[in-house]
Amino acid sequence: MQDSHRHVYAAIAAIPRGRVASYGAIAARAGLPGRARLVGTLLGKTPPGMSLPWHRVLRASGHIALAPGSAGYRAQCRLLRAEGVEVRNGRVPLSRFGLDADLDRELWGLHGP
DNA sequence: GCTTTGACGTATG
DNA sequence: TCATACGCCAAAG
Repeated sequence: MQDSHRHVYAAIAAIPRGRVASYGAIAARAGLPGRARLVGTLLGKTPPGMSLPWHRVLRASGHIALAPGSAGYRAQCRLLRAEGVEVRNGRVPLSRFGLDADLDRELWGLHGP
């Protein structure tokens, strides 16, 4: 297991219940700015048995990244709604459920570089 | 090792 | 809002 992987998993695990974050935000928090794809790659190959709030990770647009109609897609919708996140047409209004810079700082202790 | 793939993001029209 | 183009780069084959 690489360090960078652990940082990514840690960043995902830190997303509070009822909120969501984008792949890019997770990558940045993991010290890998511009590598959103890596986050997706890792999530798709998450070791079985490892519990992560993977469903709280969305595209920057607020859309669910998985293929609409797929099993994973439906699971993600269900899990998000189960914790009070509004999902409409495969999309979550980030204006209300997304982590903004302030909350980011509060949660992850970011006080600047 | 080289090539392809991909749960992404930003810019542009 | 939708589409297309390009950058990104670790994994998988």
